[in-house]
Amino acid sequence: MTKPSRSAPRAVSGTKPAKAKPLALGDLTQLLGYSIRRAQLWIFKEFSRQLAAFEISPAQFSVLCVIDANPGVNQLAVAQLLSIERAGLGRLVDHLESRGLVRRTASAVNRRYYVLYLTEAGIALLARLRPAAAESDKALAAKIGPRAYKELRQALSIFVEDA
Amino acid sequence: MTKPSRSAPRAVSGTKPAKAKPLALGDLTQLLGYSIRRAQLWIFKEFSRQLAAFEISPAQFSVLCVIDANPGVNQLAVAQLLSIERAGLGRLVDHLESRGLVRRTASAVNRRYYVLYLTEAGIALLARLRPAAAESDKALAAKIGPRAYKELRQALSIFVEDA
DNA sequence: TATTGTTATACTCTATAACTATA
DNA sequence: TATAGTTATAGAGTATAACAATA
Repeated sequence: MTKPSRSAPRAVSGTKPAKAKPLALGDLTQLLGYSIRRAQLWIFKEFSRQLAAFEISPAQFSVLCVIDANPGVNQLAVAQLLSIERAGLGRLVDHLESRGLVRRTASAVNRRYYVLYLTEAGIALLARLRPAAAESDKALAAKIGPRAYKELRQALSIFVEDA
Repeated sequence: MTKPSRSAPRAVSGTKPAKAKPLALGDLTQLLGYSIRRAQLWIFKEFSRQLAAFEISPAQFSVLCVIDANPGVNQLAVAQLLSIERAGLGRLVDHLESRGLVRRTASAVNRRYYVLYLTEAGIALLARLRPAAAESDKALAAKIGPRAYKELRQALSIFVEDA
């Protein structure tokens, strides 16, 4: 596809966007799924802004949290808990290990297992990430209002509990 | 990184996952942002399941909806309305055009503009997509309950209105 | 000089299958 | 035979910059 050609036929619209022609989202406004999608994009942007200095993605943060809450957990369990493919999680842990945040140890009991711990550096970093993550969630609460925040927390908890 | 080696030192855990050691998400359960992320993943999966027969992604569906609601809209306006990069939207429209769902016409007024319309096939397909999309949103309503559904619709509408 | 759209590139995610080593 | 982890691969989405055509 190249640029619009001179042989343009009977097209009428596309004139001045400055005019009073507000665009409509159509059926999308009726779908909660679309609102949640847009909310999620906003949240990731806000999260990344808050944690930009640490170079930690939302997914990396979630893995650090789970290892912190379950010292000695194995990779597959983390992947299932977070609904991440185990192959993808392996690479994610690779990266965290190369940054010295996570320690991978072979299980003494079952040698198919890796056993994951946070390093001292990982624990220290997570201590700094936590308030930043809480800040980004506060920004979300400010955006939607405290009552809606509480309602949503309760309504959407089922998506993380049946993991 | 290879497999755990024989020289595994003093690792203790990672034994029998069948035992009663429920994994914890840690701080993640406190973050609404994480719940919304998980909810959004669930929704995309459900949407893809409902619309599998049509081979239409959520993003493609959203573009069809916007063109339908705004015949003669130009690409940049669609991109801004949906918060998609214009380069990415160009490829997306390429695909819809190659499937005969969207017609690209050069604007007679401003030749920098493309002017987008649904073709007859596009209109016909969208008529079949709409109930399927509504179905997937109903599945979401069933999952979280009708009251929460209404509350969320209102609380999250701000993310689509200030587009 | 600014704007619409395209192209190219790169990077991240995701999904899948095949492979190993262990059980 | 099944499981934990890795590797390789391909596809989608995203972000960026550079470019042509037009205003």
